[in-house]
Amino acid sequence: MLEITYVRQNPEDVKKRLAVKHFAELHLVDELLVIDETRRQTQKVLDDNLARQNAIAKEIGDLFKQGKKAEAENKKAEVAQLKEDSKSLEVKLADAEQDMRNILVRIPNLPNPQVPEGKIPEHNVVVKQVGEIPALAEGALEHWDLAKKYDLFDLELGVKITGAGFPVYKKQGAKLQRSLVSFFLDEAEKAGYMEVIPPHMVNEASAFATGQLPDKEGQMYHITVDGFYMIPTAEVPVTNIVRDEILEEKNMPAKFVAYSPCFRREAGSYGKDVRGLNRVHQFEKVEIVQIAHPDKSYQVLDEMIAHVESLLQKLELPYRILRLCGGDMSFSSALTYDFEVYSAAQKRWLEVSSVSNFETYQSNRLKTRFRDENKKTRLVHTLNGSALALPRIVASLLENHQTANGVRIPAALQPYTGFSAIS
RNA sequence: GGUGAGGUGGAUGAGUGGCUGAAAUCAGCAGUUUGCUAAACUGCCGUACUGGUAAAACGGUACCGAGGGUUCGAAUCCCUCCCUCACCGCCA
Repeated sequence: MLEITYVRQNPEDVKKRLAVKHFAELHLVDELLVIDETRRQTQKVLDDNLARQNAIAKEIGDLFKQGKKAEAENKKAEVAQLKEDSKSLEVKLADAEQDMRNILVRIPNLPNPQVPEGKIPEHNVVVKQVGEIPALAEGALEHWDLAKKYDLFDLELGVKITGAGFPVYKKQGAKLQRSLVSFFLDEAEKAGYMEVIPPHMVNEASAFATGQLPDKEGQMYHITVDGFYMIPTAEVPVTNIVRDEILEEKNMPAKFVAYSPCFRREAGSYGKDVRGLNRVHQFEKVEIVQIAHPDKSYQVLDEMIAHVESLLQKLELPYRILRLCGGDMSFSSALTYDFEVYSAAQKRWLEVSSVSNFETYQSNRLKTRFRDENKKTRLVHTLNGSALALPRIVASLLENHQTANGVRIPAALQPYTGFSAIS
């Protein structure tokens, strides 16, 4: 959520920046300000009213103690009307607060000034491209055919057990998953991240705090009997570690890394996008999260980008980094970089990571603050990124590194797999 | 699943109707003392909204798991819900 004080003080800036995101309901900003004004006025009147009531209650107490019963009884009548007024004021205030919240959750985060203009993925800016696009030999296979050839994963089997989009990894394919997870975790640990293994289901409060609810409700698997949600990313449980906390500045940035399976309903996807491992309902991901000082969060973002880059380089995959345009970035992000690897047999770029700075948009919901040098509480900045999501890495790894005799495993990964080639 | 206990500030933990936004202790912060460390002593030490201010100071309101109720007045009494812990059963 945006901070209401900022909106109140900078309404034109807010509108200007929301326009970059192609936010269609700019009128909400003005509505918000009107409601905020009502809210504050109502609160003032109500507070005064309650203050008066408190004062009278005190007087009555004193009068009773002095044995002045009749006077005390008189005062009681005076309170009755005040209480009556308070009731309606309380309703009015609660309504205003509810309305304000309802609007705030519909307004996306403000894009950082670096966010490029644009509406569609084609308008994203390629800031960097690294690595050679491999020229594959005649007869090179796409990863789903390689999987068949080497018996690495089985989608049909997953259909029997669960349904479409739940792969069963086998043999060297299974080992590869485990190796990648370990590799990513170890690299993150070297970069100073603290590993956590979070719950794979979260309660409603957690899902709300990171913004999955209400906007992405349909994308999560919902365990209705218990009111839990299967996590769509470790970002949700991990970021909630600091929910309702006030951090010490000396403990920042807090750096977390977590491996978890991710569960996504992916309603409405189809076609070549879902072929093979391109898009599945359950997948493995290592996620990095940082809780940073507002003045340093963009430095932190750069550091996270460098970390993700180093992973892709060690896996010897050609990649490019996109700075997402206003229209393509997520609701709650202020600045997002997507990482794509080239999948040489499919001849297309696949998104494998998304690294974002949310500034205070998440922390405002999370109520995660720190104490600044003046001992005042301020909202922290939250950032997260995949480092990395496995399926498309596997797809690209298989396709790019395939040879006539098998699939070469990059040197950095071999200590984990224990084999140098899939065959 | 059964039974019992309990949810109070960063922690422990007191508090059965007004003197309690909340004792005490510990931790933390500032200072005094001190060759250093330790110890001792003094003061400070919740959050949110809101008024006020250039910013502070300062003021108001709310919050003792959540929501309702009783009362002039609720952490304290009543109701509903949620959660946690312990023991038993079952399971890994």
